[in-house]
Amino acid sequence: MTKLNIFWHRRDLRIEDNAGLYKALRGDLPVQPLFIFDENILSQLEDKRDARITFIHNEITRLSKEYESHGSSLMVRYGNPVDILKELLSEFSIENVYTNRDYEPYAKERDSEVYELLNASNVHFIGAKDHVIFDKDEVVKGDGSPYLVFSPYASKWRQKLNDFYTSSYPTEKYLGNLHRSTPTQIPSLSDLGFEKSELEFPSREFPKKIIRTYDETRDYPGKDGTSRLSVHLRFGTISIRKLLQTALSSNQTFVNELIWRDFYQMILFHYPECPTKAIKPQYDNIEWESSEEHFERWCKGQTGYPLVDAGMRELNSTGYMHNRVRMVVASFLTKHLLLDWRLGERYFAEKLLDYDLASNVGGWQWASGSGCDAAPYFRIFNPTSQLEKFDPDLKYVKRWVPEYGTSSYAKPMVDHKQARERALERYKSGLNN
DNA sequence: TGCCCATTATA
DNA sequence: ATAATGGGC
Repeated sequence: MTKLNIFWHRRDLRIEDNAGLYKALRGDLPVQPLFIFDENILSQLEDKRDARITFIHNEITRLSKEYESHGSSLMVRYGNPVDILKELLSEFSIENVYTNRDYEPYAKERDSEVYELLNASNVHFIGAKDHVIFDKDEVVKGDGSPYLVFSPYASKWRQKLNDFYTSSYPTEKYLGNLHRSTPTQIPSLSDLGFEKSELEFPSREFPKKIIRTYDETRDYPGKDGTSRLSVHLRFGTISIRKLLQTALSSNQTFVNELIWRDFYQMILFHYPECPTKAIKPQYDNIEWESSEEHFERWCKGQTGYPLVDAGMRELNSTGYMHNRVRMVVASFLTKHLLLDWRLGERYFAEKLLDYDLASNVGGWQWASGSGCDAAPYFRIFNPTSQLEKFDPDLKYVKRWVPEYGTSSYAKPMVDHKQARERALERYKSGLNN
């Protein structure tokens, strides 16, 4: 049997500038690429038209063709990764399995089981950093503990950055080391138990003009002022290093957003409990409301606050929401409605195409006040003045809430002033316990 | 990437 | 009358 190394793609669905793939290709055995549709993840998804599965399926099909054009093939399986790897160990003579690290709690758990399995067969399991610029303990305080405040983290991050960290891995030079294998079958969407989604996916091309003026346009949801690359960062269909190269030479505010992304990945790595527990523990003493009706009105975009409703409707119909509006709807849920941030986090998890556990939990804990470098509890967005500031010509609102301004538009479900006072009071008493 | 409101300045 | 400022939440 031919000896092989495996490269296992997970959230890095590209060949170009792929750190782990590069490492594998520099080894001394032919590299067989692998992707596994993870049954443990897929079985948790309720919507059979989940657009993310269509997205991944499209990208796997593209990636597979790309490997074929280099005389190799992408092996695609469906099941529990540990079981699949067990099967592969008996089918092939595998020396090493390479992959890119994933910092989510489920992924860490899965990978430690995989490690045990491979180790028992004397197969090395070799991880690489690909998803972020700095991971784990690369950017920490002087005493080795993780930063909890963004701005000192960001300044350390910038200090540490050099050409090495922004350089691309030239995988294209080593594609001759791919295993010469024949094309294999890709499971269809229906094999996976899903249907095709008709949602549109943003382009993976860097919108250079938008990135150049990002600091001026990013806050206006009515403008085409953000890169729309988040889904590609989530699934690794673009390289963070290439994007950072572009950002560094064109817009520092955009660079900052990439640092926020590293920051939240780092926080999730060090605080794996943060998806369900407040990072500032006293915030878990706040007594949340429990109105299902209120939650449902928020979900559907029927709160009677046009900017909130526009955001939720954009989310529901496109799988995307402008980030300024994410902050506004999150503030509204946690402050005006006093509903637990975890409800909002879970709803975003269902709906967002670019859903990423680390950034989403980070953002929700920030909005609720419980997180790192968070908005203090008394920072309560006024949804009306946010509208006046950031969508003054109502371009965004008119697009998503066409009935705004007519008698058929919902009356505000809560009074801003009263809701604000109630939130201040409730937060204060929770935090003093 | 906060809002509100009282106070003060300016006219 | 209205804008600027600053402290408190």
